[in-house]
Amino acid sequence: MQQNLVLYNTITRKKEEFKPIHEGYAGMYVCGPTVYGDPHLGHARPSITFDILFRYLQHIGLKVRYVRNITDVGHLENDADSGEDKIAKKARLEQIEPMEVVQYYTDRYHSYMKDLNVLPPSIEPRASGHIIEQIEMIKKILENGFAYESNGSIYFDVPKYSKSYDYGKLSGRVLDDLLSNTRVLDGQQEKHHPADFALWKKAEPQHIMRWPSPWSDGFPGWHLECSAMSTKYLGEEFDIHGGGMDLLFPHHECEIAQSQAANKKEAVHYWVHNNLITINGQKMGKSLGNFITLEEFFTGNHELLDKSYSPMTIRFFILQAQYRGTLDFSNEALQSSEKGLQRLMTAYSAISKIKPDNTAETNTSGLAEKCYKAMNDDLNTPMVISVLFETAKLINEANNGKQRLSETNIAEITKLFETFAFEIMGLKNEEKQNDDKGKTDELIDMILNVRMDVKANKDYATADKIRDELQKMGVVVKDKKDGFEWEIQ
RNA sequence: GGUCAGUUGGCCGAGUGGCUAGGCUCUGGUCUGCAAAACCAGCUACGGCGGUUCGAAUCCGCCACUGACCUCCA
Repeated sequence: MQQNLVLYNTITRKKEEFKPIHEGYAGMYVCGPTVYGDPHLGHARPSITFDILFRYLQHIGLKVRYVRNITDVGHLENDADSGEDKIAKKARLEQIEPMEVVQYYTDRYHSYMKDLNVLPPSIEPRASGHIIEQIEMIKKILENGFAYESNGSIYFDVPKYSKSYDYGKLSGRVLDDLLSNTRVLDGQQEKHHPADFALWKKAEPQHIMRWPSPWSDGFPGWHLECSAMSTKYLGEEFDIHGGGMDLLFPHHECEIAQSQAANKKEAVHYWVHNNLITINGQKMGKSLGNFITLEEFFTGNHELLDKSYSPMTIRFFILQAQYRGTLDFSNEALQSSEKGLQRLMTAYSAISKIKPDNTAETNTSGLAEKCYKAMNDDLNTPMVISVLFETAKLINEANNGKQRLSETNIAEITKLFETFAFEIMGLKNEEKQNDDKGKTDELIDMILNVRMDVKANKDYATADKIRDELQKMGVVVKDKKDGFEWEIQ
């Protein structure tokens, strides 16, 4: 099936049809987490956004190599290059090895991603495992004359690069403006120009994360890992580079410059950036301290949360907004998502109850077309969801006798849910069950059967008591015409 | 200050120049011993002012406001 996917390319500021470099294949690199803290709602957005892209590219028949890095070195804590490595600082505070911190948070990140039904990437490289590649890249940049050594550190020569290439083309920045707007930072005297950035930084004696290099014992600059690892696993030119909008400058701008300076090629064909999640209209971010971790969402253990929210609620909430728009967090919005998702899932399970009527002339084939059209238009998941709701309505109407659906209709509807809700959008039915489920089911059924007998004798006091007690244990009873249904909340 | 987004009904969020996305809330109803759940129905919004057009939320201009980036951040 041929689908023409159109993606918004940040660098051209236009929607462009996606044409892979190698027909039938797609290479995608996405900036992953810096593992020095628990992932928060903001981290869930790019993970889910690019999970959708990953899933969709595969769905339309491409073989995808998806690389998402783990940043475990190189991000400096404070004022640019003189700052201390974030992970080193955290490690010192907690009196453990830096790699222990990295391992701990990496494991937790993986666990939360799994909860969110985010597929693991094809390759998940760590910066610390690619020091050699980064040193080699620095050498190439030095050879090509776009970097210089200063007191054991290597800096990228932005003014020189600007003479041959357009530094700032991704973020729309002009070098002269950068000059006038750059803060005076410690260690700035090592640089020839304020806009220059570190490729390799000599370690101060107190730094515990350090590696040998031709220039000094130190650590790689903050932007280099992505350039080095994307080149290694996807080649000097590849299809898609993704990440959050806040990485546009300086991170991605620097990546472009580094790759260009090292390989003399424009590395990335499509730049895709997800927008941020806001809280009270403001960015949810670490520096602002206004973030809520995924664990807090899942447990409800945060003062701003009215209740806990399941992973699928979070996923659905994120998918209800197009990835390039901001998305404002609120309890109301999340509860709305929770109910909406439940409604879709209820409708999906009600498909099996429809009695087929093969004289029906309802047209359901257009629904999938609408979904494909929406997905092809820069991953318009809110539109896909609205089609699913439309379908849910159809299902319910069929079960209420207001609509007739043929076997073909039912097959198409079933496939629609399976393809778009589950396969592409990665939603799943969250059933709270455990290993003893079978026994629990039997017990609850037994109790409720007793309640039916009591009700038949019009002993409503006892019937209500049973229902109330079950309710307290989290079992919601729903009386039906000829019996009952229940679910565990 | 520079760069870039955005401003849609009570809330969240799509959107094509003309055919009222969708969800949640709310109200009414079906069902029910009652209730809950489920389902059905109703609720016609597009920041302000101009302009283009037979017609604009959708195109253009101006203004106002909000946010992001310019320092680590998804």
